[in-house]
Amino acid sequence: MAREMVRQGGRSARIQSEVHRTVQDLLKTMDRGEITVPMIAEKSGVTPSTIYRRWGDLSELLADVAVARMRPVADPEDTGAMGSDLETFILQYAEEMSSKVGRSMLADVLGSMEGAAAGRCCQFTYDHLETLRERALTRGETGFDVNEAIDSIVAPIIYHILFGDRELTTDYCRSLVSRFLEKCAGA
Amino acid sequence: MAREMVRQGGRSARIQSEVHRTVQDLLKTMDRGEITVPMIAEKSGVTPSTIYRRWGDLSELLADVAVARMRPVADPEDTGAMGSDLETFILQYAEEMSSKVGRSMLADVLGSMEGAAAGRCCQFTYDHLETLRERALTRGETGFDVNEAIDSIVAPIIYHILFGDRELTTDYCRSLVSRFLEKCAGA
DNA sequence: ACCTTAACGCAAATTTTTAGCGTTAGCCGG
DNA sequence: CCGGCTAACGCTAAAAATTTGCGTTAAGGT
Repeated sequence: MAREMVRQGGRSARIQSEVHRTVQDLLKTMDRGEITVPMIAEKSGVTPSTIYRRWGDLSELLADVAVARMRPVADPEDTGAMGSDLETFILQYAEEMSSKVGRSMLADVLGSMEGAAAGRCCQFTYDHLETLRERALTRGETGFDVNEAIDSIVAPIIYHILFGDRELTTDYCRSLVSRFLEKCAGA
Repeated sequence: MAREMVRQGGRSARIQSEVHRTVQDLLKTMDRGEITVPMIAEKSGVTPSTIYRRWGDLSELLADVAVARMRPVADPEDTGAMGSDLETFILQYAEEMSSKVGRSMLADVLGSMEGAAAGRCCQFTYDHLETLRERALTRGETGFDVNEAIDSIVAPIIYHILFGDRELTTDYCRSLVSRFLEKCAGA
């Protein structure tokens, strides 16, 4: 009976969605460094203390919102072949992540040490790639190693976005994908 | 005369080093989330307002300290051959970055949007690799492409540290290096 | 319908951050 | 070596954010 009860319906859920929506609205208007908890509280009609008690601090709240935004709503597009599936997905991924909101989400997710926000978020990517792999196998294609795809394609993209050391062009992303596919075929 | 004068000697420099040293001391003792500006101010004997005026906010200060700590004091060790040079450097790099203080520094550096802290920090890595490359060429070895080394070796390591999705074993790092070297030889 | 208690709102207390203003001390030309 | 100029600092008060105590509301189970 007296188990740990995490309420998920009714008022609590409504407040969560109110706050999340407010944060997303604010992120469109202003820079992340200018957003404050009292500001979110007023716009969403929720008391500041509630936000502090529930999320701890601003960075945790932002990370929570970012993870929610990154959570995919659908499987990656099926283009009929593994190569084009992978390229389509990666190009869209790079596009989203390198955008202003994408970089903001990345920073928020990585900025929270508590609650494995980063872990959950990269799990989304893993799952998508796993979906592409299974789809390829179903078609009778050779498939690919998801972990190696992350190392060869995803990791460099994220690295350059985070450190801003290189321009992330479409051609570059495409070359990462094609070189990975060649390596798969060769092995 | 009335040029932008950024004073670098005397009092200003002393305060900077005092604050930096205090932050580093605090980071050994406590978690980053518990450190506050007033706390640093008291321990270092500097007024809070000075810290705020000079660094803006806590995350900028932490990023500044992190970059200073990451700044290498010496060139990577010369082991006599490119392969072992690269492996030695990468293993040490992975060791440092995956440690508690390393992850903390990464988070701090990536958490600051202003002043390209992230850029400067990844430049260190680039320079080290460039040093290894030139050293190899001097020896008469084939050398390697620094950008590709970052994509193939450094990026995956950083990715897994940041997202915590996989254990970063020595064997894994070694395999990244050896596969990169094989790829170089084959091309 | 009732009970238990997680989660909220309110408001006071505390802490952190900002801003005004006078003072100290680098750096420069003479 | 001697001022003059001003970047950078210290101090203090005001503003803003965060924490905390306590009463109230409303999920979820019996």
